[in-house]
Amino acid sequence: MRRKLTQRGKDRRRQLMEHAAELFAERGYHPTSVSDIVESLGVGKGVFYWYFSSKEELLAEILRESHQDLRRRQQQAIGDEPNPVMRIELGIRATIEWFLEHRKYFTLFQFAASDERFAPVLRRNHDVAIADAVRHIKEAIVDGLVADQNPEMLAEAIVGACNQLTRTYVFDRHEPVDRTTEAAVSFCLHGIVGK
Amino acid sequence: MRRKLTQRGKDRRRQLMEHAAELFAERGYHPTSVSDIVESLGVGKGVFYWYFSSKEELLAEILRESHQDLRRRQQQAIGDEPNPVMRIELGIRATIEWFLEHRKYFTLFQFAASDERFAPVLRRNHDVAIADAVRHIKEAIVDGLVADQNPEMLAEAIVGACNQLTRTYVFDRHEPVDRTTEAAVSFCLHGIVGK
DNA sequence: AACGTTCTTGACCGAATGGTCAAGTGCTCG
DNA sequence: CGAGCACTTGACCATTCGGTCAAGAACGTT
Repeated sequence: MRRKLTQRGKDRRRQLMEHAAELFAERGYHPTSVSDIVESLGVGKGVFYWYFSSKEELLAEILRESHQDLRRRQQQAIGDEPNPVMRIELGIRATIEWFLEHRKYFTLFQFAASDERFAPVLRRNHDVAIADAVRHIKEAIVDGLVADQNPEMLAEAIVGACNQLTRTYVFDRHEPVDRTTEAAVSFCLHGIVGK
Repeated sequence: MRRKLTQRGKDRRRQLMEHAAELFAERGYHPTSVSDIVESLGVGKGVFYWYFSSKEELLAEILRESHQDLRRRQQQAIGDEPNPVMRIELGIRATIEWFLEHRKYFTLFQFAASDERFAPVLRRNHDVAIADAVRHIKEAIVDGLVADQNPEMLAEAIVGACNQLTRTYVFDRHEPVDRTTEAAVSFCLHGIVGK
């Protein structure tokens, strides 16, 4: 990898990342070789090692950038909504929608979570996501909208429930996203509000 | 792999599976070679291929058998409890406890979910688990204990929330399991009951 | 003790794989 | 035009991997 990238270089980099992400998601990280990536793109192997110092670094980079993108989407969806519970709902909806449009990253996050080498990156992403949710939950507790429980645990539970519903209905069974989203929102809001 | 196994053979087979599961969980499936497995056990490579026809078959077998074990534990914990909501709670508690005692399988399930080759086995395991939970949820709905929503979706949400809480607090942060379990139970029961 | 079966050995194989590099191409700007 | 940097090529390399197999050890049965 070199420092100075022209526009052409930046485009190639993006192209490599997007394409690699698709292959990784389809066949898995380890079974997808660097040769697979460059060959299906019709370029030489040297191109890969011009932009990335290793296959490992490539995936780490993909994980970082895609999570940034998801977060941007969440913040955009939340806007300046004043009600913290509503902000959580909007966040949930935005997340499910984003994964629907970027299916490949779902599998990727999942694989990375099972590999020690990517744990640091993934953990950082996860911490950021939880911290975001915790901020809203704390505010909701202060406002008396949500049961006074450990906000971090509530945040983790929300993330877990949404991910599972998304995986099963949106990816495995290809059912319409609407009902899944409604179920996720309903379950999570009742779960945090606590009768 | 051959058919007739003596007691000695069965023991070897178990030993291989347990040991491989540990290595897979520690270093990952692909980075752990068949040579790694047999060498750290002090046996020749032929031993492995006497009991398993391939590395892939080994992991599939591990996934199947460990899930059976988890299920046995759940059923044992539930016993003949008459209240369906209570059965769900007991199931949640048993699951978290089981994963605490069998940490290695948590990572393994996660990896397998990201690899197409193991999708069939994992999907089957998952379907069984959801069907189990759905039975209790349906009964709870009939009894008027739980909101009349899609029982499968509620089951998925429960599984997701529990897995996430278990992963974060029990595995990543090594916090005491009690508070995590209580949070999971509370969140899930409120989530399904629906205010 | 002898015989068939179960189990074990470890050298060996072909087929990748991640990564390197000397050589060359094409773009940009003075 | 030509110098210099950004980019590309693809043969090559050391290594490792999953899997085979002929040979033999250990066991159980009679």
